[in-house]
Amino acid sequence: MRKDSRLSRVLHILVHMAAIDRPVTSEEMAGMISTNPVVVRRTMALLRKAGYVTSARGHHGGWQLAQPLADITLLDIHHALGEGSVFTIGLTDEHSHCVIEQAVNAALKDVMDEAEALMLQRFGQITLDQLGTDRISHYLHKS
Amino acid sequence: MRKDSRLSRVLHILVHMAAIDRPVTSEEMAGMISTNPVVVRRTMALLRKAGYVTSARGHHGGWQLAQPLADITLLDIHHALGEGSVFTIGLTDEHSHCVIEQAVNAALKDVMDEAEALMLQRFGQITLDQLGTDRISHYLHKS
DNA sequence: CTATCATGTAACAATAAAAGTTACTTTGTT
DNA sequence: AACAAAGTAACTTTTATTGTTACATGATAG
Repeated sequence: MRKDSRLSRVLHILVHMAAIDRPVTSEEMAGMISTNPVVVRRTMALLRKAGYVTSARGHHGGWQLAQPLADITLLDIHHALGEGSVFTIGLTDEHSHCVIEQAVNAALKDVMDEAEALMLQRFGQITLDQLGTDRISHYLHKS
Repeated sequence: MRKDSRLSRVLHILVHMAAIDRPVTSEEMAGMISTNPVVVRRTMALLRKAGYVTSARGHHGGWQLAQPLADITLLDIHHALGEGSVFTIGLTDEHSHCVIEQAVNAALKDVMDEAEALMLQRFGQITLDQLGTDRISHYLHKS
């Protein structure tokens, strides 16, 4: 199944950005994740719309963090990237009058909603600065 | 993101099958989920391989349950359909030497693994017979 | 002022896996 | 022997991310 790796990639970029004290170009970022500057701009534009980064054109232009990493959670970035469902499992929609289809879909939806809620809650607890050096000790103490 | 609706569809079929006391053809099943007999056979073949249904060719052939619905969980069917990840969120694999990518991926993987474990555990608690009439009361008592 | 650098954006191709389709073979029953 | 059904191979369609090309827009340096 096709995967959406934008979250993984953009987090990678953001953590790098925090360590660079100047605007970073799409070209540089593309190098960080082995892709094309246009792909980078497309994704970064979503983060700019949500207020997490700024961009500037022209000489010495590029992208900069608008907030410290400690103020941004994985959930924030996940939301900034869009709405789509988190699961590859889809529900059918063709016989909504059929009680069996309704029961099947309701059961699957219940479980998936619960799992998604847990996932998003965890994402909301992790700030981007924790993706630096202290991640290991953080997880050693999580339970 | 493209969704895999095989689980939803095949559950729908299985519950219908339990109410029909004779072999059901791929043609009939295709009608239940508005698709093609070949698509049905492809998916049902995975369930047969796992032992949940049997098939017979020729006159009065078709598919039959090999076990009562009460003995089969959503997790059983999920596993029978294959291995693929449950999430549309993918991890990048291009710079495995980069500690930042490692940290990002590890954090995402931790959370996704936990959510998937919860989901599969819930799937394991729901048997297919519960997708009939008693589903509502079942969920009223779940917590 | 103008050359250059960088973003902004439109338009299109590549990709991948499920889903859909066609055509044919094999097997079992009437 | 005729027929009904699964088995299966090969191909097309679908759909969203990803990749790519091309060009417009805007900002800065000199």
